Amino acid sequence: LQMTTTVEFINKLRNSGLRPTKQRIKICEVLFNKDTTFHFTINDIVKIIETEANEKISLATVYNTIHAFEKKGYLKEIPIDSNQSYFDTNVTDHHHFYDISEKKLIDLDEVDVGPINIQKSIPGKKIKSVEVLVKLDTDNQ
Amino acid sequence: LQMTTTVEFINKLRNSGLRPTKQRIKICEVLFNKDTTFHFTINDIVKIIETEANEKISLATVYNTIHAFEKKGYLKEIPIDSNQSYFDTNVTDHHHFYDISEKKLIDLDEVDVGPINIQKSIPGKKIKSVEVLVKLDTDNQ
DNA sequence: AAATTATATTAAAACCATTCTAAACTGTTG
DNA sequence: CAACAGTTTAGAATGGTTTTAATATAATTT
Repeated sequence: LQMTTTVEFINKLRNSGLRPTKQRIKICEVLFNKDTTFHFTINDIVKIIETEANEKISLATVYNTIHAFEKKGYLKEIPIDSNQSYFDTNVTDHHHFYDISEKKLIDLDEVDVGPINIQKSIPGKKIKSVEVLVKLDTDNQ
Repeated sequence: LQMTTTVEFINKLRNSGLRPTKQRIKICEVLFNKDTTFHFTINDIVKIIETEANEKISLATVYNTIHAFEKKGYLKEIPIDSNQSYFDTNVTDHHHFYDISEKKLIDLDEVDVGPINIQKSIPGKKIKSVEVLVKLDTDNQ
């Protein structure tokens, strides 16, 4: 069970050039005080803070903070063609299932996909990431 | 130079259970009367019709038609984390490079990626699509 | 510790892609 | 041609995201 103290979050924020405000520390606790990584939307975070912690937080603050964390590399946005943005606390290279009907993301280990070797290259460009999105549909058979 | 006559579009539409209206034929001409496939947004199509053809078309009609074509398998939506939907007239199984700095999509043949076998399955769900997104960065070496 | 400055939070408004609505219109069929 | 079902349309509604500008808070200076 990974436990990070408030002091550690404060230091990490400060070292990243982000002022350790009450709201940012709260978001850190929601995002990083877990032993598993997970996927979320902005609204998920607002709900968790307002219901579980019973605290009020502005939607704009959550947007600002999540984007700041993404910029610093503490979060990743997951590309799905959906009307809302999905984020992942797992910032390592990995893949995803996307359940279309339930609108839910499921992690897909690199082992379950196998190695992918891109045989084409673009001059002057280097590969930054290779991500597989497997879309799932209800099996009506 | 691939040329498809209006009559052929009318037949294709009718065979797909879509009435060949003036608007749908126009959209067909914009999308499929080319010898190369391409990527586009809804707004791109509206602009092409209104500027190049100098005709008026309702935004809702373009949405309806593009979605109808997608449902019939004549178009594909491309998953990128963006605030708007990107579509592709290349409906064969293929993948994409995404040039981060230039915000541009480049086709990637299935041959250049190789076969991908997903070793994991979710009960009651079937795989609808497997898409690879390769993000490119400027090579500063 | 107070004053000052820079940065962050907030509610509300604005924004913008997309979807919905309901009335007018058009293609199809008998 | 009449009747029907499907389509287009402008404008309104929706919903996620961003902006605004006033207030609040953290950091820095005195």
